[in-house]
Amino acid sequence: MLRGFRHIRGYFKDPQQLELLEEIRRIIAQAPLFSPAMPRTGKPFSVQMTNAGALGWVSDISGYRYQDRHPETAEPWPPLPATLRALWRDVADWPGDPEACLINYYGQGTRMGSHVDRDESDFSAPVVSVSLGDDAIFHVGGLRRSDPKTRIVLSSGDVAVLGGSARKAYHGIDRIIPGSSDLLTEGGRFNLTLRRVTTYQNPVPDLDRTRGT
DNA sequence: GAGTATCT
DNA sequence: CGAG
Repeated sequence: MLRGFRHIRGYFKDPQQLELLEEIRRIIAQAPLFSPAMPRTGKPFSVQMTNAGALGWVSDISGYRYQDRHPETAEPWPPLPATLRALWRDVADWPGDPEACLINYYGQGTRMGSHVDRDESDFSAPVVSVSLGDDAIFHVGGLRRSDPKTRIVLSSGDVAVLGGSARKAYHGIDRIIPGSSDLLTEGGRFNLTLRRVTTYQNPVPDLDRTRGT
């Protein structure tokens, strides 16, 4: 595994997990889960997804991309919850704000093949992930798909950060462990990933302040 | 700029 | 589960 990967067990305690879950329910009520499909083949993903924030990641037969509207309702994505902005400020170690929160729902038997998050323009910002619900077997490898992988269990309330060289590492979800959490009445797992999509310009130094009269 | 986050 |  590459440097820059960080797993923070139990970052969110039970009450905060319930708050986050309520936020997710509200988001889904506004921006329903949809089934993405593979570019070119149109083969559906097993997970369902939606987004919050200025931009959302979508995939269909014409490709992967970020866009500012839900692909089915054509409505803007709901705002990114304050709790998640606070998480980003706490763990991202990066000056700008996140622009996207991809919400993936993993039902029983669903998975996510090994891939790299590479649809963003700015790779200096990390990807910050939150797990809610059933445990998941997560893998992280290296820059090449064939590089050796490390596997860990991601549990409800855990945060994972893919930063530095791990930002471009292959990763994925092998499987969900049914019944390992009772947070979700319907079972399964939500994963939230916070991303910076566009490049961030460092603020112009405020000479009046830094010069200090 | 597409595209191996699919699948076997 | 790794490889492609």
